[in-house]
Amino acid sequence: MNKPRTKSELKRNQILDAATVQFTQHGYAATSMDLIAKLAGVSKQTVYSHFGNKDELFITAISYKCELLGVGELLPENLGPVEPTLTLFAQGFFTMITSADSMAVHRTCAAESLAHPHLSRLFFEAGPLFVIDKLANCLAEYHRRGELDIEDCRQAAIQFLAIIKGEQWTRLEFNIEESLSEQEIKHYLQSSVRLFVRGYQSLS
Amino acid sequence: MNKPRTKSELKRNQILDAATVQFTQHGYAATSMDLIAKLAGVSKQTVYSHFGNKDELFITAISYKCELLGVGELLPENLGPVEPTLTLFAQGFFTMITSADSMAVHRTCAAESLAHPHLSRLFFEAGPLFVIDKLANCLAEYHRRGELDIEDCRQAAIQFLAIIKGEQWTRLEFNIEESLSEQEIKHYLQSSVRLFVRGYQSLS
DNA sequence: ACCAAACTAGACCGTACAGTCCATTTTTAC
DNA sequence: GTAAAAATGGACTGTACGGTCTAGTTTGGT
Repeated sequence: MNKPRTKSELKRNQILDAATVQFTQHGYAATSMDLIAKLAGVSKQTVYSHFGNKDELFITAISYKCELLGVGELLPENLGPVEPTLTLFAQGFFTMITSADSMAVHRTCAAESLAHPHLSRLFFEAGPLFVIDKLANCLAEYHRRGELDIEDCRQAAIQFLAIIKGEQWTRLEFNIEESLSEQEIKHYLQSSVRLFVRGYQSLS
Repeated sequence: MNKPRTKSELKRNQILDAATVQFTQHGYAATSMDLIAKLAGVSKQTVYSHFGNKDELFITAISYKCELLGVGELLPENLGPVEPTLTLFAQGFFTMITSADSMAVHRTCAAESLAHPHLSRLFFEAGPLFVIDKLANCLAEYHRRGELDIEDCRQAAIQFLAIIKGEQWTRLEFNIEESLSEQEIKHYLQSSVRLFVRGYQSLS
């Protein structure tokens, strides 16, 4: 959130903050405009003058959050040796997608994907699609170098990312109490990178 | 649904049917008890005498649906050669998890996982966990035969299933208009099985 | 200092919905 | 056939919420 130069903008930001938290935490239906106004320390009318209605506020809030979550620099500019590089990436990616924030937004977008397809598409493009492309490029580079033998890099990227999500992510999605230990996760990620590299290694 | 011997049981089933459809189709919050009663061709009071309140009806309906969706016989008793067998399984599994019904239940359970953790656990166990175990056993058999070299079969099963879900499933989850073509999907599944088999092939 | 724009508190409207009540009718069981 | 159990429908309660309105107050630019 940058530069609230006027008090009005400040309030706008407060509203957006409160809305983002509520919507991602409790979903669309379970979040009331009254509560948002209260939490933002602002009158209800102010909420409505900044954002015309609940839908608009919802879309603005989630879009904003999607931006914030934008996958940062998960892949280095200069790629090192395959396995360690992919392992590092896998760990970063996994940490990101299993973060509380990321899970909350994902959950909300998926839940509202029927009522707000525009929104879920937004998330889909800013998240999955974006990282797929990024990884695909990286894999293409390894292919060029002859370190991996990949026919369809985009497909391979999808496969890689899907494996990394694995079971733990699903556990979080379903809010299952018991999650895997740090140890198990690390082991899983390593094993997964190995599987991927072996599956696509150059036969030469 | 079996043997509605009495008219009362019949009504109960009608209610359950209507509830299941509504809850999976529109989620918990967006489904009203009045509508369920109407669709079931039954008075509201009858709904409440069969199921004490909305929550109870919800849980009963979704549990029932989970049962119905229980992964059937996706894996043959007598395992054939690795790659064709896994390919066939992959196709069956993919078809199942991307079915409208399965998606609807998944969506609803995930959306309600915070408010109804008991329910999402139910789905998680009847679905993902169940099929993971089944596939793990199958992979163990291949390992025993020396056709695959798998250290941790459960992990490998998770990896396999995760890959198969891939991108298309996520597209459906987010209700993205454009989905992959039949052709692309088939190609993806084949490529994925190949990746898996190569990644775990015996080196002997 | 002044004026327009923005904010405030809170009342208010309409609607939707979970859940209850009740007087009447239908179904089931003996 | 009869009495208890279950179902009906529709009225009703209470509540929550999205959204509007109003009358008065604060803020910000000039």
